[in-house]
Amino acid sequence: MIREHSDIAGQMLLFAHAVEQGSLSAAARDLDLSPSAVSKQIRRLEDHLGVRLLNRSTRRISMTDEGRAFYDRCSRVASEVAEAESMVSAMGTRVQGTLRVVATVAFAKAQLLPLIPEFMKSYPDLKMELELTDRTVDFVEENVDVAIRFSEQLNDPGMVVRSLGPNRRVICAAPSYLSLNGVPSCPEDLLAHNCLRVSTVQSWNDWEFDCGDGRRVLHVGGRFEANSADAIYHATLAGLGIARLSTYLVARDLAEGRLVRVLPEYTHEKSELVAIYPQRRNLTPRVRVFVDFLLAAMKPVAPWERDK
Amino acid sequence: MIREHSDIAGQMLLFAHAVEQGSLSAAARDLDLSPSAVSKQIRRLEDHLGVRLLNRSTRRISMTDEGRAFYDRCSRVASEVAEAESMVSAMGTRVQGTLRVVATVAFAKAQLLPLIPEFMKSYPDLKMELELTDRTVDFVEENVDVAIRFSEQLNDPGMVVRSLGPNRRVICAAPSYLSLNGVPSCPEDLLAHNCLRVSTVQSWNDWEFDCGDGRRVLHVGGRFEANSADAIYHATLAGLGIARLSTYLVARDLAEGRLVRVLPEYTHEKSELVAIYPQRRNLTPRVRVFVDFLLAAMKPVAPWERDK
DNA sequence: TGTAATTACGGGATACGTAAAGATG
DNA sequence: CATCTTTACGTATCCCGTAATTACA
Repeated sequence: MIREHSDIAGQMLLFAHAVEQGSLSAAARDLDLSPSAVSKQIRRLEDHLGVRLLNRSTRRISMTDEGRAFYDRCSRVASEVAEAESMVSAMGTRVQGTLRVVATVAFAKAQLLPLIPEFMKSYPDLKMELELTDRTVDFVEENVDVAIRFSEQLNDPGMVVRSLGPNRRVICAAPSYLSLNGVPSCPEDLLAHNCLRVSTVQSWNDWEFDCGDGRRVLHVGGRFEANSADAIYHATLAGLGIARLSTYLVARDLAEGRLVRVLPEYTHEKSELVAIYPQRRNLTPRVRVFVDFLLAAMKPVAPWERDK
Repeated sequence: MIREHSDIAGQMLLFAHAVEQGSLSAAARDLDLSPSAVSKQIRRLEDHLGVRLLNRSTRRISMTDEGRAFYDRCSRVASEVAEAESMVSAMGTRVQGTLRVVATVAFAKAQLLPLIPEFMKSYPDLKMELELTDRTVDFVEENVDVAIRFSEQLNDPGMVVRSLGPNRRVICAAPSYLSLNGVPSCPEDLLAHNCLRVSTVQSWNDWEFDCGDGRRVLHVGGRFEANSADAIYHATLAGLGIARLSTYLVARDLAEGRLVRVLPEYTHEKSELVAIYPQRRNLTPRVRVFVDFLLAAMKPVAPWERDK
């Protein structure tokens, strides 16, 4: 394949530069090129246009009429190029634009949203779009900057994963439910109960138990299903059934008796809350500062893990 | 010397193209490049700016916020580049702009000016600046397109020389002058006469004679000098002295007795009237059409050589 | 399965620099 | 004489294309 990339734009900038310097040699010095290179580029430009742009003597150059008209355009283009460059470069260093965050509903309501006002106050030029959903999202499709997920949801390579803290899951129910339906005494008892299911992440319905003789996985089910852990949480509070919920959600409810742990002798599962964002060479500052802010808020100990 | 010509302008155009095509591959096809080349160019651009412009999946691309802002500028630049290109290209094919012509005063008045109206009518978009002077001019210094000179004034290489016709020079004076001062009968007699000198071209004051025994050059002088042959012509008509003048100027005056030839038996000198213009790779159409017009008006026989 | 983006790799054309010539103030 | 533009020439550079990989629809 023959290369003949006219490169007209670059030549226009070079031409403008030469005109402004008033000399090909001066332009060459200014641009770290040889005079010969500048001369040839401008010649190529002239040949491409079929128009002579400069009158040369061996001592000076002067523009032809066409050169003058062309120079006006070139100088406009040059300044617009420079402007575009500096504007975008600035965007790459300043915290501005729109930060798109996806978080699980329950986590956002319980932990994230209370932090947002302070964050927003720190970056007055930043806008934020928060999408609350428990399903997995496509970063490029939805142009997402950061997602807050559970570690077990991770499958995508090329992502940076930062831990926000451990997430323990406990099985619990409202006292009202338990008094009506009885208290399970072993994992298998759960099969006879109304276990509340999350529809968005199927693996969340596989409850794992550490029995003395090994690990047991129970695929639970029942007569109620919702598309967010948050909905399940509220359903549980309402006495609808037994659910496996994260401690960051239910710690206080357990402490204050609104919920009761079920099968506490079986070690609860652990996962991790993480912020994930694409591994890319040019990370926007807004992502960086947001993640930094999140980490600072969660470290050294996540809020729901404190005061134990 | 290290090359690192950022070539940002070209990359901006490429980026805009890719965005408009909605795909790097499509842009590559459109521009006769490989997808890999496009991918790499845009990557270089991003690295240079320190900003990610496109989110890529393997199937599609979408702009980041920064990309969108940058694209707006890029597309503006792209259209301005294209506009500048087509504008100047058009200038290079259409007859327009300003044609700068230098001619000798006498020739312009006697031969050139009568032709100009017709020429100007043929090219309504053309402007013309005519400078009348007998001195030699610097083409680049004064941005001259075409000069009309005598062949003996030529010294510059890199010029195209087109003959407009022969120029015979004859020595003549007004009858009034001759009756007062006598008629020279041999070249040396001129030394005692008031020979009118042109100050602009010194060689014009070297009058040459073909005597039977060879060529004789006479450096004439007198008490009057002017900076154009035209002024000398009018001085001669007024009976001020003896001058060497071109036939295109004096043919009618000789025929009608207002002037009389002096020393007619000595062969007059011949030179040539020529149009000269710079030899350059991209000649403007206005120069081409003007010279063509001149040649057509002078050929096959110059007006002052007709009807003999 | 077909297409899109990316990467590695190797080669070749391009566009540079060097050097010399011609020119000008 | 210093400096400017241009040309010729050789070459290193850079950039492209090919091909393979991964990913997505």
